[in-house]
Amino acid sequence: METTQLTDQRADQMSAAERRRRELLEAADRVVLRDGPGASMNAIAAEAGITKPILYRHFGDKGGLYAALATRHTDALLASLRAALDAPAARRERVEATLDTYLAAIEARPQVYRFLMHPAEGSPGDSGFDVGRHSAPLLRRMGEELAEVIEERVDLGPGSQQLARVWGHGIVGMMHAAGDWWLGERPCTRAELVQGLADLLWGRLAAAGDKAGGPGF
Amino acid sequence: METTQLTDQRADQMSAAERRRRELLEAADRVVLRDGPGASMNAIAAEAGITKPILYRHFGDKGGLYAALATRHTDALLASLRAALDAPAARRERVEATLDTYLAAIEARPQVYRFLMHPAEGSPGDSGFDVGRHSAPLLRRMGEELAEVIEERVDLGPGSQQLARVWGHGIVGMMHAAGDWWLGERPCTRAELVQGLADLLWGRLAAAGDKAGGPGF
DNA sequence: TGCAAATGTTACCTACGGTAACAGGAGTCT
DNA sequence: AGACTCCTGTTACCGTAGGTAACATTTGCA
Repeated sequence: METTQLTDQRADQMSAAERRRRELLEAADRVVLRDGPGASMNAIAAEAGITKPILYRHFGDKGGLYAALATRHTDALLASLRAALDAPAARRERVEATLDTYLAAIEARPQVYRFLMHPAEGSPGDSGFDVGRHSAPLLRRMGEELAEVIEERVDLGPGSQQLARVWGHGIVGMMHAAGDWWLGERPCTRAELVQGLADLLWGRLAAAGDKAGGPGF
Repeated sequence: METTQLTDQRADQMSAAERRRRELLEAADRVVLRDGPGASMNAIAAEAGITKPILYRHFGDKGGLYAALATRHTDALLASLRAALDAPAARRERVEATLDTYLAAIEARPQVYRFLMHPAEGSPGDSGFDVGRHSAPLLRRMGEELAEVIEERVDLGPGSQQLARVWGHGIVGMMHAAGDWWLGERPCTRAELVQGLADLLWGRLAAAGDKAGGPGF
Protein backbone atom coordinates (compact mmCIF):
# COMPACT_ATOMS: atom_id res chain seq x y z
CA MET A 1 0.00 0.00 0.00
CA GLU A 2 1.45 3.31 -1.00
CA THR A 3 -0.97 5.66 0.59
CA THR A 4 1.58 8.29 1.40
CA GLN A 5 -0.75 11.17 0.83
CA LEU A 6 -0.34 13.44 3.77
CA THR A 7 -2.74 16.24 4.20
CA ASP A 8 -0.86 19.28 5.31
CA GLN A 9 2.23 18.70 7.37
CA ARG A 10 5.62 18.13 5.85
CA ALA A 11 6.41 14.46 5.90
CA ASP A 12 10.16 14.84 5.86
CA GLN A 13 10.17 16.65 9.16
CA MET A 14 7.98 14.27 11.04
CA SER A 15 9.36 11.63 13.26
CA ALA A 16 8.72 8.07 12.25
CA ALA A 17 6.33 7.71 15.14
CA GLU A 18 4.32 10.70 14.03
CA ARG A 19 4.18 9.49 10.50
CA ARG A 20 3.07 6.09 11.67
CA ARG A 21 0.43 7.65 13.85
CA ARG A 22 -0.82 9.59 10.91
CA GLU A 23 -1.00 6.54 8.72
CA LEU A 24 -2.96 4.74 11.39
CA LEU A 25 -5.32 7.66 11.72
CA GLU A 26 -5.96 7.68 8.00
CA ALA A 27 -6.64 3.99 7.98
CA ALA A 28 -9.01 4.45 10.91
CA ASP A 29 -10.66 7.24 9.00
CA ARG A 30 -11.28 5.02 6.01
CA VAL A 31 -12.78 2.28 8.15
CA VAL A 32 -14.96 4.61 10.16
CA LEU A 33 -16.24 6.24 7.00
CA ARG A 34 -16.94 2.84 5.47
CA ASP A 35 -18.31 0.90 8.43
CA GLY A 36 -19.88 3.68 10.41
CA PRO A 37 -19.10 4.85 13.92
CA GLY A 38 -19.26 1.32 15.28
CA ALA A 39 -16.10 0.24 13.54
CA SER A 40 -14.13 -2.19 15.65
CA MET A 41 -10.52 -1.89 16.61
CA ASN A 42 -9.83 -5.14 14.83
CA ALA A 43 -11.25 -3.80 11.61
CA ILE A 44 -9.21 -0.63 11.89
CA ALA A 45 -6.08 -2.59 12.62
CA ALA A 46 -6.75 -4.85 9.66
CA GLU A 47 -7.24 -1.86 7.38
CA ALA A 48 -3.94 -0.46 8.58
CA GLY A 49 -2.32 -3.81 7.91
CA ILE A 50 -1.36 -4.43 11.50
CA THR A 51 -2.92 -5.78 14.67
CA LYS A 52 -4.67 -4.36 17.66
CA PRO A 53 -1.94 -3.85 20.24
CA ILE A 54 -0.20 -1.36 18.01
CA LEU A 55 -3.30 0.78 17.93
CA TYR A 56 -3.46 0.64 21.69
CA ARG A 57 0.18 1.63 22.03
CA HIS A 58 -0.44 4.65 19.86
CA PHE A 59 -3.78 5.83 21.12
CA GLY A 60 -4.21 4.29 24.54
CA ASP A 61 -7.75 3.11 24.06
CA LYS A 62 -10.61 3.41 21.64
CA GLY A 63 -11.59 6.72 23.11
CA GLY A 64 -8.13 8.05 22.38
CA LEU A 65 -8.25 6.94 18.80
CA TYR A 66 -11.70 8.36 18.27
CA ALA A 67 -10.73 11.58 19.97
CA ALA A 68 -7.71 11.95 17.72
CA LEU A 69 -9.88 11.20 14.74
CA ALA A 70 -12.54 13.63 15.81
CA THR A 71 -10.05 16.39 16.49
CA ARG A 72 -8.88 16.40 12.90
CA HIS A 73 -12.35 16.82 11.51
CA THR A 74 -13.58 19.25 14.10
CA ASP A 75 -10.57 21.48 13.61
CA ALA A 76 -11.14 21.53 9.90
CA LEU A 77 -14.82 22.32 10.27
CA LEU A 78 -14.21 24.99 12.86
CA ALA A 79 -11.67 26.66 10.65
CA SER A 80 -14.08 27.01 7.76
CA LEU A 81 -16.84 28.18 10.06
CA ARG A 82 -14.57 30.80 11.53
CA ALA A 83 -13.80 32.07 8.08
CA ALA A 84 -17.48 32.54 7.29
CA LEU A 85 -18.12 34.02 10.69
CA ASP A 86 -15.36 36.59 10.57
CA ALA A 87 -15.95 37.74 7.05
CA PRO A 88 -16.27 41.50 6.58
CA ALA A 89 -19.91 41.51 5.58
CA ALA A 90 -23.27 42.49 6.94
CA ARG A 91 -24.50 40.45 9.83
CA ARG A 92 -27.25 38.65 8.03
CA GLU A 93 -24.89 37.69 5.25
CA ARG A 94 -22.40 36.34 7.74
CA VAL A 95 -25.11 34.34 9.46
CA GLU A 96 -26.31 32.88 6.20
CA ALA A 97 -22.79 32.10 5.06
CA THR A 98 -22.02 30.34 8.30
CA LEU A 99 -25.20 28.30 8.22
CA ASP A 100 -24.53 27.36 4.64
CA THR A 101 -20.94 26.43 5.36
CA TYR A 102 -21.99 24.11 8.12
CA LEU A 103 -24.80 22.53 6.14
CA ALA A 104 -22.62 22.13 3.08
CA ALA A 105 -20.04 20.36 5.21
CA ILE A 106 -22.45 17.85 6.67
CA GLU A 107 -24.06 17.39 3.29
CA ALA A 108 -20.76 16.73 1.57
CA ARG A 109 -19.54 14.20 4.11
CA PRO A 110 -22.44 12.77 6.06
CA GLN A 111 -20.35 9.87 7.26
CA VAL A 112 -17.93 12.21 8.95
CA TYR A 113 -20.81 14.11 10.39
CA ARG A 114 -22.46 10.99 11.74
CA PHE A 115 -19.21 9.96 13.30
CA LEU A 116 -18.70 13.28 14.98
CA MET A 117 -22.25 13.78 16.18
CA HIS A 118 -23.57 10.27 16.69
CA PRO A 119 -20.71 8.15 17.90
CA ALA A 120 -21.59 4.54 18.34
CA GLU A 121 -21.62 3.63 21.99
CA GLY A 122 -21.23 0.21 20.48
CA SER A 123 -19.98 -1.22 23.73
CA PRO A 124 -22.15 0.08 26.53
CA GLY A 125 -20.09 -1.55 29.21
CA ASP A 126 -16.90 0.02 28.08
CA SER A 127 -14.62 1.96 30.30
CA GLY A 128 -14.91 5.55 29.34
CA PHE A 129 -16.33 5.92 25.89
CA ASP A 130 -19.01 8.49 26.28
CA VAL A 131 -20.81 10.59 23.78
CA GLY A 132 -20.16 13.61 25.88
CA ARG A 133 -16.51 13.25 25.18
CA HIS A 134 -16.85 13.61 21.44
CA SER A 135 -20.01 15.11 20.13
CA ALA A 136 -20.39 17.56 22.95
CA PRO A 137 -16.94 19.01 22.43
CA LEU A 138 -17.71 19.90 18.85
CA LEU A 139 -21.02 21.51 19.71
CA ARG A 140 -19.54 23.21 22.74
CA ARG A 141 -16.59 24.51 20.80
CA MET A 142 -18.82 25.84 18.08
CA GLY A 143 -21.06 27.45 20.67
CA GLU A 144 -18.19 29.13 22.47
CA GLU A 145 -16.69 30.24 19.21
CA LEU A 146 -19.92 31.79 18.09
CA ALA A 147 -20.41 33.38 21.49
CA GLU A 148 -17.07 35.10 21.17
CA VAL A 149 -17.93 36.50 17.78
CA ILE A 150 -21.29 37.71 18.99
CA GLU A 151 -19.91 39.33 22.07
CA GLU A 152 -17.21 40.89 19.96
CA ARG A 153 -19.28 42.31 17.19
CA VAL A 154 -22.81 42.78 18.48
CA ASP A 155 -23.85 45.43 20.94
CA LEU A 156 -26.00 43.71 23.52
CA GLY A 157 -25.86 46.12 26.39
CA PRO A 158 -25.40 44.99 29.99
CA GLY A 159 -24.91 41.31 30.63
CA SER A 160 -23.71 40.95 27.09
CA GLN A 161 -21.15 38.26 27.75
CA GLN A 162 -23.59 35.91 29.35
CA LEU A 163 -26.25 36.59 26.79
CA ALA A 164 -23.78 36.04 23.99
CA ARG A 165 -22.96 32.60 25.33
CA VAL A 166 -26.62 31.69 25.65
CA TRP A 167 -27.15 32.75 22.08
CA GLY A 168 -24.00 31.09 20.85
CA HIS A 169 -24.98 27.71 22.19
CA GLY A 170 -28.59 28.19 21.25
CA ILE A 171 -27.88 29.12 17.66
CA VAL A 172 -25.41 26.30 17.26
CA GLY A 173 -27.98 23.88 18.60
CA MET A 174 -30.57 25.23 16.24
CA MET A 175 -28.22 24.77 13.32
CA HIS A 176 -27.25 21.32 14.43
CA ALA A 177 -30.75 19.98 15.05
CA ALA A 178 -32.17 21.46 11.89
CA GLY A 179 -29.22 20.13 9.94
CA ASP A 180 -29.59 16.68 11.40
CA TRP A 181 -33.25 16.56 10.56
CA TRP A 182 -32.67 17.99 7.11
CA LEU A 183 -29.90 15.53 6.35
CA GLY A 184 -32.19 12.66 7.18
CA GLU A 185 -35.30 13.74 5.33
CA ARG A 186 -34.11 16.22 2.75
CA PRO A 187 -37.40 18.06 2.76
CA CYS A 188 -36.03 21.09 0.97
CA THR A 189 -32.96 22.54 -0.62
CA ARG A 190 -30.04 23.76 1.40
CA ALA A 191 -30.68 27.34 0.44
CA GLU A 192 -34.27 27.13 1.58
CA LEU A 193 -33.19 25.75 4.90
CA VAL A 194 -30.64 28.52 5.32
CA GLN A 195 -33.25 31.12 4.53
CA GLY A 196 -35.74 29.59 6.93
CA LEU A 197 -33.30 29.53 9.80
CA ALA A 198 -32.02 33.01 9.11
CA ASP A 199 -35.60 34.26 9.01
CA LEU A 200 -36.20 32.62 12.36
CA LEU A 201 -33.17 34.34 13.83
CA TRP A 202 -34.32 37.59 12.32
CA GLY A 203 -37.45 37.62 14.38
CA ARG A 204 -39.97 36.48 11.86
CA LEU A 205 -41.56 34.34 14.53
CA ALA A 206 -42.34 37.44 16.55
CA ALA A 207 -43.45 39.42 13.54
CA ALA A 208 -45.86 36.85 12.13
CA GLY A 209 -49.49 37.24 12.94
CA ASP A 210 -51.78 34.74 14.60
CA LYS A 211 -53.52 32.41 12.27
CA ALA A 212 -57.18 33.12 11.78
CA GLY A 213 -59.57 30.58 13.23
CA GLY A 214 -57.06 29.14 15.61
CA PRO A 215 -58.21 26.41 17.96
CA GLY A 216 -60.13 27.69 20.92
CA PHE A 217 -58.80 31.17 20.88
CA MET B 1 -48.62 -18.11 16.00
CA GLU B 2 -50.09 -14.93 17.31
CA THR B 3 -53.61 -15.23 18.62
CA THR B 4 -56.01 -12.78 20.11
CA GLN B 5 -56.58 -14.78 23.21
CA LEU B 6 -54.87 -12.20 25.35
CA THR B 7 -56.65 -9.21 23.98
CA ASP B 8 -60.11 -10.56 24.57
CA GLN B 9 -59.69 -10.11 28.29
CA ARG B 10 -61.63 -7.27 29.75
CA ALA B 11 -60.10 -3.96 28.87
CA ASP B 12 -60.24 -2.74 32.43
CA GLN B 13 -57.83 -5.44 33.49
CA MET B 14 -54.31 -5.78 32.32
CA SER B 15 -53.26 -9.19 31.17
CA ALA B 16 -50.59 -10.94 33.16
CA ALA B 17 -48.14 -10.41 30.33
CA GLU B 18 -48.75 -6.69 30.31
CA ARG B 19 -48.40 -6.44 34.04
CA ARG B 20 -45.20 -8.41 33.91
CA ARG B 21 -43.90 -6.20 31.16
CA ARG B 22 -44.66 -3.18 33.25
CA GLU B 23 -42.82 -4.59 36.22
CA LEU B 24 -39.82 -5.31 34.06
CA LEU B 25 -39.89 -1.82 32.67
CA GLU B 26 -39.94 -0.33 36.11
CA ALA B 27 -37.02 -2.45 37.22
CA ALA B 28 -35.15 -1.42 34.09
CA ASP B 29 -35.96 2.16 34.88
CA ARG B 30 -34.44 1.90 38.34
CA VAL B 31 -31.27 0.34 37.00
CA VAL B 32 -30.86 2.79 34.15
CA LEU B 33 -31.38 5.72 36.45
CA ARG B 34 -28.87 4.29 38.89
CA ASP B 35 -26.19 2.97 36.54
CA GLY B 36 -26.60 5.31 33.62
CA PRO B 37 -27.42 4.51 30.01
CA GLY B 38 -24.79 1.77 29.89
CA ALA B 39 -26.70 -0.52 32.21
CA SER B 40 -26.35 -4.13 31.16
CA MET B 41 -29.13 -6.56 30.48
CA ASN B 42 -27.81 -8.78 33.22
CA ALA B 43 -28.05 -5.97 35.73
CA ILE B 44 -31.57 -5.15 34.67
CA ALA B 45 -32.60 -8.78 34.86
CA ALA B 46 -31.06 -9.08 38.31
CA GLU B 47 -32.92 -6.00 39.49
CA ALA B 48 -36.14 -7.50 38.20
CA GLY B 49 -35.33 -10.72 40.02
CA ILE B 50 -35.18 -12.82 36.87
CA THR B 51 -32.69 -13.68 34.15
CA LYS B 52 -31.81 -12.38 30.74
CA PRO B 53 -33.85 -14.55 28.36
CA ILE B 54 -37.06 -13.27 29.86
CA LEU B 55 -36.09 -9.75 29.02
CA TYR B 56 -35.36 -10.84 25.49
CA ARG B 57 -38.66 -12.61 25.17
CA HIS B 58 -40.45 -9.48 26.26
CA PHE B 59 -38.52 -6.83 24.41
CA GLY B 60 -36.72 -8.58 21.61
CA ASP B 61 -33.36 -6.99 22.14
CA LYS B 62 -31.72 -4.26 24.10
CA GLY B 63 -32.87 -1.67 21.64
CA GLY B 64 -36.44 -2.76 22.18
CA LEU B 65 -36.18 -2.46 25.90
CA TYR B 66 -34.57 0.94 25.70
CA ALA B 67 -37.14 2.08 23.20
CA ALA B 68 -39.96 1.02 25.48
CA LEU B 69 -38.26 2.73 28.37
CA ALA B 70 -37.64 5.89 26.42
CA THR B 71 -41.21 6.00 25.17
CA ARG B 72 -42.58 6.27 28.68
CA HIS B 73 -40.43 9.24 29.62
CA THR B 74 -40.74 10.83 26.25
CA ASP B 75 -44.49 10.65 26.34
CA ALA B 76 -44.57 12.20 29.79
CA LEU B 77 -42.30 15.07 28.80
CA LEU B 78 -44.14 15.65 25.56
CA ALA B 79 -47.43 15.81 27.38
CA SER B 80 -46.27 18.56 29.70
CA LEU B 81 -44.68 20.42 26.82
CA ARG B 82 -47.87 20.21 24.85
CA ALA B 83 -49.76 21.66 27.75
CA ALA B 84 -47.48 24.68 27.86
CA LEU B 85 -47.52 24.96 24.10
CA ASP B 86 -51.27 24.86 23.72
CA ALA B 87 -52.11 27.18 26.56
CA PRO B 88 -54.46 30.05 25.70
CA ALA B 89 -51.92 32.82 26.15
CA ALA B 90 -49.94 35.25 24.08
CA ARG B 91 -47.29 33.70 21.89
CA ARG B 92 -44.32 34.96 23.80
CA GLU B 93 -45.75 33.69 27.04
CA ARG B 94 -46.35 30.30 25.53
CA VAL B 95 -42.80 30.20 24.23
CA GLU B 96 -41.38 31.13 27.59
CA ALA B 97 -43.58 28.64 29.39
CA THR B 98 -42.52 25.86 27.05
CA LEU B 99 -38.84 26.66 27.39
CA ASP B 100 -39.19 26.78 31.13
CA THR B 101 -41.09 23.52 31.25
CA TYR B 102 -38.40 21.77 29.31
CA LEU B 103 -35.56 23.24 31.31
CA ALA B 104 -37.28 22.50 34.59
CA ALA B 105 -37.71 18.90 33.51
CA ILE B 106 -34.08 18.33 32.63
CA GLU B 107 -33.04 20.17 35.74
CA ALA B 108 -35.22 18.04 37.97
CA ARG B 109 -34.16 14.69 36.52
CA PRO B 110 -30.83 14.94 34.75
CA GLN B 111 -30.45 11.17 34.79
CA VAL B 112 -33.59 10.71 32.77
CA TYR B 113 -32.47 13.46 30.49
CA ARG B 114 -29.11 11.85 29.83
CA PHE B 115 -30.76 8.56 29.10
CA LEU B 116 -33.23 10.04 26.68
CA MET B 117 -30.73 12.13 24.81
CA HIS B 118 -28.06 9.50 24.54
CA PRO B 119 -29.95 6.24 24.10
CA ALA B 120 -27.60 3.32 23.63
CA GLU B 121 -28.65 2.40 20.15
CA GLY B 122 -25.40 0.56 19.68
CA SER B 123 -26.31 -2.46 17.66
CA PRO B 124 -23.43 -4.72 16.71
CA GLY B 125 -23.04 -4.84 13.00
CA ASP B 126 -25.28 -1.93 12.39
CA SER B 127 -23.35 -0.76 9.34
CA GLY B 128 -25.21 2.43 8.92
CA PHE B 129 -27.88 4.42 10.60
CA ASP B 130 -31.32 3.39 11.60
CA VAL B 131 -31.73 6.55 13.57
CA GLY B 132 -35.30 7.69 13.51
CA ARG B 133 -36.45 4.22 12.60
CA HIS B 134 -37.08 2.36 15.80
CA SER B 135 -36.56 4.73 18.68
CA ALA B 136 -37.63 8.02 17.16
CA PRO B 137 -35.40 10.23 19.24
CA LEU B 138 -36.97 12.65 21.58
CA LEU B 139 -35.61 15.61 19.66
CA ARG B 140 -37.31 14.57 16.47
CA ARG B 141 -40.65 14.08 18.14
CA MET B 142 -40.41 17.40 19.90
CA GLY B 143 -39.48 19.06 16.65
CA GLU B 144 -42.43 17.59 14.80
CA GLU B 145 -44.76 18.42 17.63
CA LEU B 146 -43.63 22.01 17.73
CA ALA B 147 -43.88 22.24 13.97
CA GLU B 148 -47.50 21.21 14.14
CA VAL B 149 -48.31 23.85 16.69
CA ILE B 150 -46.51 26.51 14.71
CA GLU B 151 -48.19 25.58 11.49
CA GLU B 152 -51.50 25.51 13.29
CA ARG B 153 -51.32 28.79 15.11
CA VAL B 154 -48.91 31.04 13.29
CA ASP B 155 -49.61 32.66 9.97
CA LEU B 156 -46.52 32.13 7.85
CA GLY B 157 -47.87 32.68 4.40
CA PRO B 158 -46.93 30.39 1.48
CA GLY B 159 -44.73 27.43 2.20
CA SER B 160 -45.85 27.57 5.78
CA GLN B 161 -45.79 23.86 6.40
CA GLN B 162 -42.21 23.43 5.39
CA LEU B 163 -41.09 26.54 7.18
CA ALA B 164 -42.89 25.43 10.32
CA ARG B 165 -40.97 22.19 10.33
CA VAL B 166 -37.67 23.96 9.85
CA TRP B 167 -38.49 26.22 12.74
CA GLY B 168 -39.81 23.41 14.87
CA HIS B 169 -36.64 21.40 14.64
CA GLY B 170 -34.49 24.49 14.85
CA ILE B 171 -36.13 25.84 17.97
CA VAL B 172 -36.09 22.47 19.64
CA GLY B 173 -32.41 22.15 18.85
CA MET B 174 -31.75 25.59 20.25
CA MET B 175 -33.57 24.71 23.43
CA HIS B 176 -31.79 21.40 23.71
CA ALA B 177 -28.27 22.66 23.12
CA ALA B 178 -28.67 25.66 25.36
CA GLY B 179 -30.20 23.45 28.02
CA ASP B 180 -27.41 20.93 27.78
CA TRP B 181 -24.78 23.61 28.11
CA TRP B 182 -26.66 25.30 30.92
CA LEU B 183 -27.13 22.06 32.81
CA GLY B 184 -23.41 21.46 32.70
CA GLU B 185 -22.14 24.89 33.63
CA ARG B 186 -25.03 26.56 35.37
CA PRO B 187 -23.87 29.99 34.29
CA CYS B 188 -27.15 31.66 35.12
CA THR B 189 -30.58 31.06 36.52
CA ARG B 190 -33.22 29.21 34.62
CA ALA B 191 -35.31 32.32 34.24
CA GLU B 192 -32.40 34.24 32.77
CA LEU B 193 -31.79 31.49 30.27
CA VAL B 194 -35.44 31.45 29.28
CA GLN B 195 -35.40 35.21 28.80
CA GLY B 196 -32.21 35.06 26.74
CA LEU B 197 -33.56 32.41 24.42
CA ALA B 198 -36.92 34.08 24.06
CA ASP B 199 -35.16 37.33 23.25
CA LEU B 200 -33.17 35.53 20.60
CA LEU B 201 -36.33 34.13 19.06
CA TRP B 202 -37.89 37.55 19.23
CA GLY B 203 -35.35 38.99 16.86
CA ARG B 204 -33.13 40.79 19.26
CA LEU B 205 -30.16 39.56 17.27
CA ALA B 206 -31.39 41.41 14.22
CA ALA B 207 -32.35 44.47 16.21
CA ALA B 208 -29.09 44.91 18.05
CA GLY B 209 -26.59 47.36 16.65
CA ASP B 210 -23.03 46.70 15.61
CA LYS B 211 -20.52 47.11 18.33
CA ALA B 212 -18.38 50.21 18.07
CA GLY B 213 -14.73 49.60 17.29
CA GLY B 214 -15.26 46.14 15.95
CA PRO B 215 -12.31 44.35 14.42
CA GLY B 216 -11.48 45.57 10.97
CA PHE B 217 -14.89 46.87 10.13
C1' DT C 1 -56.76 -35.50 33.02
C1' DG C 2 -54.25 -33.76 29.48
C1' DC C 3 -52.16 -30.30 26.67
C1' DA C 4 -50.38 -26.02 25.11
C1' DA C 5 -48.61 -21.75 26.36
C1' DA C 6 -46.15 -18.85 29.19
C1' DT C 7 -42.47 -18.51 32.61
C1' DG C 8 -38.31 -19.62 34.28
C1' DT C 9 -33.60 -21.67 34.33
C1' DT C 10 -28.50 -23.03 33.03
C1' DA C 11 -25.16 -23.08 29.78
C1' DC C 12 -23.31 -21.53 25.86
C1' DC C 13 -22.00 -18.74 21.60
C1' DT C 14 -19.94 -14.65 19.25
C1' DA C 15 -17.83 -10.28 19.26
C1' DC C 16 -15.58 -6.60 21.27
C1' DG C 17 -12.24 -3.80 24.12
C1' DG C 18 -8.15 -4.38 26.25
C1' DT C 19 -3.70 -6.62 27.87
C1' DA C 20 0.13 -9.78 28.72
C1' DA C 21 4.14 -12.03 26.86
C1' DC C 22 7.13 -12.77 23.57
C1' DA C 23 10.05 -12.09 18.88
C1' DG C 24 12.78 -9.49 15.86
C1' DG C 25 15.25 -5.15 13.92
C1' DA C 26 17.76 -0.70 14.12
C1' DG C 27 20.53 2.23 16.32
C1' DT C 28 24.03 3.13 20.24
C1' DC C 29 27.26 3.09 23.84
C1' DT C 30 31.52 0.67 25.90
C1' DA D 1 31.83 -7.45 18.50
C1' DG D 2 28.58 -7.69 22.10
C1' DA D 3 25.08 -6.03 25.06
C1' DC D 4 21.59 -2.69 25.89
C1' DT D 5 17.57 -0.19 24.67
C1' DC D 6 13.68 1.31 21.97
C1' DC D 7 10.29 0.54 18.64
C1' DT D 8 7.45 -2.43 15.89
C1' DG D 9 5.11 -6.35 15.38
C1' DT D 10 3.07 -10.77 16.69
C1' DT D 11 -0.03 -14.59 19.13
C1' DA D 12 -2.75 -15.69 22.70
C1' DC D 13 -5.51 -14.64 26.20
C1' DC D 14 -9.01 -12.31 29.67
C1' DG D 15 -13.45 -10.21 31.09
C1' DT D 16 -17.72 -8.62 29.86
C1' DA D 17 -21.26 -7.59 26.90
C1' DG D 18 -25.45 -8.95 23.86
C1' DG D 19 -27.97 -12.70 22.35
C1' DT D 20 -29.66 -17.67 21.93
C1' DA D 21 -30.55 -22.77 22.41
C1' DA D 22 -32.24 -26.31 25.17
C1' DC D 23 -34.40 -27.79 28.92
C1' DA D 24 -37.55 -27.48 33.29
C1' DT D 25 -41.52 -25.62 35.51
C1' DT D 26 -45.79 -23.47 36.44
C1' DT D 27 -50.30 -21.88 34.82
C1' DG D 28 -54.80 -21.76 32.40
C1' DC D 29 -58.25 -24.07 30.40
C1' DA D 30 -60.79 -27.56 27.10
